[in-house]
Amino acid sequence: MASIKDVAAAAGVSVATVSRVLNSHPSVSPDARTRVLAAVESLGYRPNAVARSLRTDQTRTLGLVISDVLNPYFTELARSVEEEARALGYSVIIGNADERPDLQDHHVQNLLDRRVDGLLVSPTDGGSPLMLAAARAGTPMVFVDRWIPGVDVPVVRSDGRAAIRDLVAHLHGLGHRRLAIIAGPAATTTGSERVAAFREALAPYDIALPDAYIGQGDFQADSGRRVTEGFLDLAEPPEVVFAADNLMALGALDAIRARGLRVPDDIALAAFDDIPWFVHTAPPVTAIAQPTKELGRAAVRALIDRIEGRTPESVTLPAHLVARESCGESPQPRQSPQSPHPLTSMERSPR
Amino acid sequence: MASIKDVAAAAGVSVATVSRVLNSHPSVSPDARTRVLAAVESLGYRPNAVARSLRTDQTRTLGLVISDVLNPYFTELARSVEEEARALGYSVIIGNADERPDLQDHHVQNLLDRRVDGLLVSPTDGGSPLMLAAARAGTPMVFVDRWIPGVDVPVVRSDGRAAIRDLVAHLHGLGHRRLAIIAGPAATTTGSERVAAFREALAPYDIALPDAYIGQGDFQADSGRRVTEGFLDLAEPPEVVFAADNLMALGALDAIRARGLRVPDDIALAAFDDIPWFVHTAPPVTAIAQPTKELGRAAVRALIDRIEGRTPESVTLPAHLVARESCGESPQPRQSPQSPHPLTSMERSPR
DNA sequence: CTGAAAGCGCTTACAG
DNA sequence: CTGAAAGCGCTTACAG
Repeated sequence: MASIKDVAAAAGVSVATVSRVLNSHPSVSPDARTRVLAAVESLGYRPNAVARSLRTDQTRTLGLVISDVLNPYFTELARSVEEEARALGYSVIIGNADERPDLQDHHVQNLLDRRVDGLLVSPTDGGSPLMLAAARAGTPMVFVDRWIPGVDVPVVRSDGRAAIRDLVAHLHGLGHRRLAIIAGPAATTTGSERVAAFREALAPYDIALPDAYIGQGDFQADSGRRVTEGFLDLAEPPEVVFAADNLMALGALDAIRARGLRVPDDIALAAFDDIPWFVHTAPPVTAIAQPTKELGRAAVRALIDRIEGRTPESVTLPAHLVARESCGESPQPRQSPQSPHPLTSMERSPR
Repeated sequence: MASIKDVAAAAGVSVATVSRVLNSHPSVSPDARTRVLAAVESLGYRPNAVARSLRTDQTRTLGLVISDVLNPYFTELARSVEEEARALGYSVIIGNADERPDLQDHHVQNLLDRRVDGLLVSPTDGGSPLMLAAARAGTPMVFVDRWIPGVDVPVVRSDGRAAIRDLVAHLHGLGHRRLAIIAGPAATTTGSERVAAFREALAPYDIALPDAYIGQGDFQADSGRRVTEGFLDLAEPPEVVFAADNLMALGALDAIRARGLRVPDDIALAAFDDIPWFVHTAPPVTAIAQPTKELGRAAVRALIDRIEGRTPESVTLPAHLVARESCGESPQPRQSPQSPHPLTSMERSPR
């Protein structure tokens, strides 16, 4: 593979001059520029990004550690992140934690070793020492979706509280009184917050959330399956199951179907995170939609602000309820399939 | 951030010795090793992967260029690739082409500039000059899922021919005679092969595949929507639509639902690529399942073989039909939700 | 077993 | 405008 030396030799200039034309440094004679460009062309030369990174101490790369690639929500987030990063001149390397703290740490370490310019992470737990150390050491970092309390890092996320209130009102209006939740890990913010918000939303209706109706999941499908089976085995099973993410909702559907039961007649189902397939399930699933694309964009902008020395603020965008048929009688006209994910307006809150 | 020099100073040895203990070189005295390890520990030192890569001319990184991250098939493939690569000591950087040749080239170039040790690609078109040049220049490369004819690069893919024959038999058995296909881009192998296999499978039944029943899609949801609308507008619409991937099947469902029609009564639907949601759609979708995990694993092994100087063979694994209810009366007992993706035995064919 | 030195491919003050 | 030189953080023959 041709190096800068080869180009310099072919163009009859020094490597310094080659480097200057490659970096559009102004002081290069038109003649030299022309000859360098010709040499670059004929040799098919491409600067070695590894060498450049070593020298400039920047990789123009962002690390993104997501909780689970198989979760369409994170997949959409990752796509949005890459898109925005590319537009701003950065590449992104994705690490999939698969909801495992050890795998998360593996990727954080790997990304740090590769000297990414900054880290976007949606933590799978309450805070690995490694990540805390990185944050303290000044590694540019931004949390997306989930965050770690007490760490001074901007957070870009969606607030589901209002949407969960809307969901509970919807459920109550349909006559449901025994409501259960499949929670994510308590060590994650989204895991504990969604339970808290659910409980708070139930209070005005004088509905309690007994322990038996809080199933401990891990945001993956298997746990949704397992927890739902437990609910169905109860002497008094819940009338509604609210899955704290779409994969656990998938697991719940599996469990319900395996027993030969039907949604919503035998048991109703709602989920956090809306995905295109929810329009086509039997029945269509009532879900809380996040402005995923916007979250990805905002997270990248915040991280790059941080990298480039500015001071980003945290961003919180609202989520909203999309009522379909999985909790009872069709409550609204059929959703247009063209816009299963209507974006809401954006809200910013100071960090 | 501490460098190897800091460690050497702290341990009272030369950087060469530090490097040796870091790379477990045998000739280091126990004493030196102990002191170096202590210094590494206390400084929280981590070798700079960028510098190491520059020096050793290897990054221990694989590039994976997939056609579309939003497609669960590719997402599952990517996960399997990363898993296997990690097990073999490699990292992977994913580039999402979003079915766009220009984006694909952007990522290939980016990955090459970063000096990945090898490239795994599922090409979105018939062959970008860039990729052909890279292959010719000797960049270790392996095609997954889709490939480019005439390029001497191993291919790891699934052969859907037999499964498509099974599908057609299934459809014919249910009484369907007017069969249409939503094809992928003709410039992709999976785009053209699936049409060819479908046509061949129809021949024994004396069923033709008229142009009006071949809709040109691009493997993304919108195109499935558009093509299906076209089919439904026909004077004689097809009785069955076979979508060449799961996203176009999603689009087809959108279009069918938007017209207030029902599957399979008004029109039947089948798809290439099985995904967990197909079990829960209304009705469950008959699909052709690929051994996705195995494909990812085999692709990584082939690429690493190539990188490490061995000579990998192409691998072709069989796909298989999973008949559900979207083409007519339930043809078999309900699938167990525990195993929506049963793996078939593995077949290897010489390259 | 150990260290001094060269060198990977770049960029960038510095001097001219 | 241009080039020689230093240096980024490593690894690895080479000599001892």
